Amino acid sequence: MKQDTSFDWHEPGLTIGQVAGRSGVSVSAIRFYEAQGLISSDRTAGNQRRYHSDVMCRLAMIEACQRVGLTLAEVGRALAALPPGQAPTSTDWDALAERLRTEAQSRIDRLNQVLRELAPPA
Amino acid sequence: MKQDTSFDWHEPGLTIGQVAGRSGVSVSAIRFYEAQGLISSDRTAGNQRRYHSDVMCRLAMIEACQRVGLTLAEVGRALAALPPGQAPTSTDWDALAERLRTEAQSRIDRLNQVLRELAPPA
DNA sequence: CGTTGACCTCAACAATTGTTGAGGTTCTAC
DNA sequence: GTAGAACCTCAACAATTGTTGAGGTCAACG
Repeated sequence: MKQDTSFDWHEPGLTIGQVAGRSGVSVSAIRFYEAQGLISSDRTAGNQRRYHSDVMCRLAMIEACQRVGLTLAEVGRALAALPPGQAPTSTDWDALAERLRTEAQSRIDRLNQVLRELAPPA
Repeated sequence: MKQDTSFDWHEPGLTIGQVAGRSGVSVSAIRFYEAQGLISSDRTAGNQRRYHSDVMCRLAMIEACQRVGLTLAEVGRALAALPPGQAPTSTDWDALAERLRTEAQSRIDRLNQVLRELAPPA
């Protein structure tokens, strides 16, 4: 029987409040991101969310991406490249990071180009 | 549909439609930016807007800044450093460009830092 | 002049990115 | 076994960044 690489039943998972406390992202924003499909959670028997620790990476990335002008929809499309439901591997993260770095750099390059072309009228 | 490039730079005055056509920014967006104080115009006796050519630089900058995550309010504060009502000098533009470059770069640095710290959940 | 397209103002709507509150449930600690 | 904190859903509101439309004006060509 192949040992599937997921899920430790001994690990209770982080509550939404714990995630908010650790990440600095508000509870309402976390729920919103989840509704938009940027992050996901398991539910307890009582319907409460329980997060795995990769959510912390995702939240940090979401914030940083927003700061460089990506919309949540764009971040969502990028994150969709990550394997759903499973803990992303180092390789997964690296590929994603590379894409985001490239996108952000192209935006700043464009800004620099515009600023270089700036000249007083006449 | 009249005056092509008339020689008269004594009363320059681009119409809002001409500015939109040349810049690719919509008429409604131009009016909106003006209402927010990012750009300004003279008015004809009949209350129509007439723009000086520095508006083209401002519009290009606004778009590029937005792409790297600055809000209109932030762009507006930056532009406020430019002399109001007068054609900005080369020095004015340079100082502004430097500030915006610095801000944008700090954002991309932050993103890169986050991406570097990204790791699969242990 | 008169027509016509570009312009004006103002208000309503819309997408994005959340926050706040009401009303109800779950979890934990005593 | 119960009090209270933390959680749940859903809806309403809010700021930002515009677009669209109604109703009216301006200007240039013929």
